[in-house]
Amino acid sequence: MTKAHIAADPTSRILGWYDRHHRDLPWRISPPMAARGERADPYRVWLSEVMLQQTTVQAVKSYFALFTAKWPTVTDLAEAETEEVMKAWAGLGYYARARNLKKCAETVAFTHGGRFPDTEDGLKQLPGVGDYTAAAIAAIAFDRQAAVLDGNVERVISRLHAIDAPLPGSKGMMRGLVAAMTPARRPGDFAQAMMDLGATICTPKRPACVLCPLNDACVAPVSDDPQRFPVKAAKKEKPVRLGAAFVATDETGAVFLRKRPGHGLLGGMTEIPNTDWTARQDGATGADAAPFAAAWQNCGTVVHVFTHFELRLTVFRSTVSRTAATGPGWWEPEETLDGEALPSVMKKAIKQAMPEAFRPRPRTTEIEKAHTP
DNA sequence: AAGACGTGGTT
DNA sequence: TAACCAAGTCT
Repeated sequence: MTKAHIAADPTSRILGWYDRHHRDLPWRISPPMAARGERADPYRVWLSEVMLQQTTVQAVKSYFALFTAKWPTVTDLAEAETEEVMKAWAGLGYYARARNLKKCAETVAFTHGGRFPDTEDGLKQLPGVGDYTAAAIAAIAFDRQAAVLDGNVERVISRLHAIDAPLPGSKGMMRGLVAAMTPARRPGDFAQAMMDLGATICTPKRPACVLCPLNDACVAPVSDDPQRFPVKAAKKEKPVRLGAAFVATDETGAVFLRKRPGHGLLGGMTEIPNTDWTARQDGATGADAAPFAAAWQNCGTVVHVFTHFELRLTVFRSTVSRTAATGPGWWEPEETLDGEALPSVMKKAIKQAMPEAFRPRPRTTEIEKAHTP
């Protein structure tokens, strides 16, 4: 048996490619260290995987640095105030992840003695940990031979086999194909290698097939256009929703804020008063929909695109006496606005009404500097 | 099982 | 610029 013949095994080729071309990321252990038996901290693997759900590596980096500095262990996170966690997560999106992150930390810290379950099934019981994340943690942190299937791997596998069946229906079949490739030795490196391959070589547009370690095993480039895969079900049209938002300031520039309900869109996050727009309902768009009477000035409209609808928000501003504000809420000084649990759409609306808000503060810590989403 | 659920970067 | 996309999960 020749060396070339051994190297033709796709799994070995991917691992060899990973040894040479792996990305260095803050939550990873490099292949040489992994070869010496070192493993990534399960807490850091879990935290990074949850942050990376539907989110780019670039966006995650500063949040990961902030979270691990503030809360070095899962018990630290479990003991944190929920509001502090939501503040730290603000801007990352998909806020149910943050709510589940906190619940999961509490479960691990208080009912599992501070240690993550070390099997796929055990991990999948945790809030916010689904098929992908359970497999990823099991493989990367605990050396389990788990089949890790994410968007990157779906792309690689669908091209490798030129799979015409559309996602998400073809997911089960793809998981079987990944399982067949996943080695007993280095399953974590294999999973990360497949994801790196999808992220850097087997990209959605213009894949670099000439540089791919699976080039001569891959069906797509010879029989087909690789960019055609993976085949996905057609997307639905995004409806436009309308609403109004109200920036009330006092004489000092403090802004009146409220807390959103704990579930649903932007659940658990902070907001300025606004009309009741949801995924299925327009809100009123005029000053007559304001939470309390004031001389509201129309500041124009901001457009914000959510996953399943586009929001056009008319923004109003008024300077009022604090006694004018009614209903639950509080006055937040302009200087500390930036540290609040404000989703991007709310920051955008506030900025529309008061461009002076969110200016860089003169005195910031190193961690806060690193954390500028 | 299909829809809810964010955001910012790239093409 | 409008469309598409990025390491999914929950209900």
